[in-house]
Amino acid sequence: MKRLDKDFYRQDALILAKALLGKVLVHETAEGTVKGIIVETEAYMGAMDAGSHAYQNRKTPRTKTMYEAGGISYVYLIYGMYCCMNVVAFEEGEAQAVLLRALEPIEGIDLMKKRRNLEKAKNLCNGPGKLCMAMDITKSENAVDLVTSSLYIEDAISIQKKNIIADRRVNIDYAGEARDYPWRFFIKDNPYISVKKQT
DNA sequence: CGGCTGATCGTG
DNA sequence: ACGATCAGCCGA
Repeated sequence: MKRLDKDFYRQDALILAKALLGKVLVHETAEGTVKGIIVETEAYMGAMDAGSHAYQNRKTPRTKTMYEAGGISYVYLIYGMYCCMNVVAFEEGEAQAVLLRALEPIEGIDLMKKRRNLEKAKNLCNGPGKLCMAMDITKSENAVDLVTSSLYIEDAISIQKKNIIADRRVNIDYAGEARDYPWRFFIKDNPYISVKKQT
């Protein structure tokens, strides 16, 4: 399968978040290659989004990568011990990104189990921190180019609109009315998503 | 099953 | 201080 190209990433994060569902995240490492189908995402819309690290155009060393042109990763440390991976969207200067929240593991599952110290396939990648552990995505994968590096996304199926559920994003209670925006997307009836229902 | 909590540290 | 989280523990 072919890698997604630059043009695919340079669209609005709300479009990209839905378009990424069904595509395959790949990380080639010395230990082996792991792959998972993207089944759950969240869009973060930059300056106008109170849930985003880039709210009100906040520019810091950490958020710098989000302002780059679409097609690179934005990986950051959360709660002092976990990593989350985003795909930077749209054009340079906009700080839009798509958080990858859950994968359906399809290759390198034994390696994922080893990294997660866990047997159950359903729980290997059903959360943003979990999928980073299983895929060995750390801060050294921050700002890497998804078109040229060993961390990338393969083209695959597109999910039909009727099979995409939109819901509130997870754990952004501080974000005022943005807390309720339906900017979390997941594949209907897929058993590998992180949270079944909000509200 | 659902709710609560401690872990742990870079960021601002 | 606190968080775009997780695992383990508790009680039902």
